[in-house]
Amino acid sequence: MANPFLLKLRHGACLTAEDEALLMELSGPVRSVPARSDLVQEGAEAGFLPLILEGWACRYRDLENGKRQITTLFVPGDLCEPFGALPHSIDHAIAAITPVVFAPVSLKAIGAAARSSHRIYEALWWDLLCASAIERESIVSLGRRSAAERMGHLFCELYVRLGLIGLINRDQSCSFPLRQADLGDVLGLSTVHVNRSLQELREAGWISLRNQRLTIHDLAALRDFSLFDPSYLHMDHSASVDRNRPPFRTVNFQ
Amino acid sequence: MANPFLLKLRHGACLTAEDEALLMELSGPVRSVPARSDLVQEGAEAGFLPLILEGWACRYRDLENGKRQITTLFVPGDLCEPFGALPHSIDHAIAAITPVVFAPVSLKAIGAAARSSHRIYEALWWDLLCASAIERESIVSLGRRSAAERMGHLFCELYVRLGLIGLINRDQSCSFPLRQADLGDVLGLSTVHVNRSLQELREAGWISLRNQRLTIHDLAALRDFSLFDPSYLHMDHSASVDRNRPPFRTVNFQ
DNA sequence: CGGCGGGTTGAGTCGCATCAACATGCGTGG
DNA sequence: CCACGCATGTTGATGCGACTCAACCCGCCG
Repeated sequence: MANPFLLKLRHGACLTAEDEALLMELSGPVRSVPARSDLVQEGAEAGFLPLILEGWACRYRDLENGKRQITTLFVPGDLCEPFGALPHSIDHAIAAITPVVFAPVSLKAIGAAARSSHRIYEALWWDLLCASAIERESIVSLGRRSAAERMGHLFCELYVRLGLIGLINRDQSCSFPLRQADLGDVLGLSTVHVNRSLQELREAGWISLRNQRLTIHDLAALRDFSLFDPSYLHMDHSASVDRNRPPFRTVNFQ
Repeated sequence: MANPFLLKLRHGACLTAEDEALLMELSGPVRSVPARSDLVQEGAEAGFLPLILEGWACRYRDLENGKRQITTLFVPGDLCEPFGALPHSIDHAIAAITPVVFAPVSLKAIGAAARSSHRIYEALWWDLLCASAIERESIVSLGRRSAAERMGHLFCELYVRLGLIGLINRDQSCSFPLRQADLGDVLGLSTVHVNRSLQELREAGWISLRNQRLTIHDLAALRDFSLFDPSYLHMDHSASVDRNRPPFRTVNFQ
């Protein structure tokens, strides 16, 4: 399978073959961790960021009152903790949701690559920008969207993100390994209410979710209902950089 | 008054006098905008970031259903939109809350300064790290804290941030220009409920808030109640860089 | 077979939203 | 100077959305 990191970055800048070769050399030897294990301690020594190649992971925080909130979801192609450039960022943890295959990427090497190619520099900033925009959008969701809207919005967002790296099937389905309890920790809801909101979306006929597989039957309806506006994902940035390249969109929002 | 940007960055790295001189040269001519105006369009042309010198601003998003969510609060010393390195980030807006005095900072110049001094590089990354951690922490608040806890948490956070730049009075008070409606947009609450949560904190004797001025009477109690753990702000990073420098803390959390 | 992880369902409660009224301070114009 | 409007804050009544607790179901695995 093609490297999901490259697949994603191609949407952020126009990389040459040399750029891509350079990016491929960044990762150290591939490593694996089991589901539900801690990625940061297990995998990443100081100065290295885990680049997810397969599986899903998340950044989360446990509160003293026993509650948990997942602040970021990582899918293949995502660089975990892009802000971990500094020591003792003990304020959060990163855990694997599924079994995860990742490559440690050296911060030094990233910096060198960015300096050697303007296009790589741009692609990496684009990635950072997107990651940050995604977190801000979840502030909006948690603050101002209802439970079902939040859920629909998350599904739309993941649909786009997975589409960028070719992880959406022909039948508009994708793997969705989150348990209902995890979904609750992402959306700030109780598991019971996750269950009920899911039924709402199912009964509307927009999605189905069974056996770790999510299918979106009516993306337009789901998008409208969830107030999902994909512009924060900046998917068409590469098109604006190179006008000769047709705007590549895995997902079509009409 | 000393430059709040420098005051803040001193907590993130050990800057030399030359570093500070270099940073001071970054800003273009100072500009002012009235309260409630749009900072991005009015002030910042492409390639320049507004650096707040006086006043408060915010990044917000309006939803189609008429609701609004403020995702970031900017106080003096904050570089607005540190991720705006790329074009057409139309996914959010930045507005002045009070009258704002700011200096446009050129992205190119920032990059050059970071390349010229390792300490500046580190300070800027520290700033970025903090800004990002603050946004993640508000995901946690919105997802898993009650209305009054969220409010207390925000007050604690601002108390620390304003302390870094010397904006906390001897009597533990600070300017607090947000209206209750704005507070609601930050905390994801209705104005009515903001009012009631505010009374809760007042009646507990922890704070008072009148005439745009917030006083914290019992920081420790407020911190415990709000589950506020200041480690995400990475205030003591400079101390870890230079062991000879005593860990400077404006606010003391025992 | 029993246990367990995950999902589903129902009943009761509470936090927060909504709507509406009223209070207060301030600037403006008659 | 007062009358008025407007912005902001406060209070009460009512309803709904989401939480909690508890039971029950199912498939899987030891």
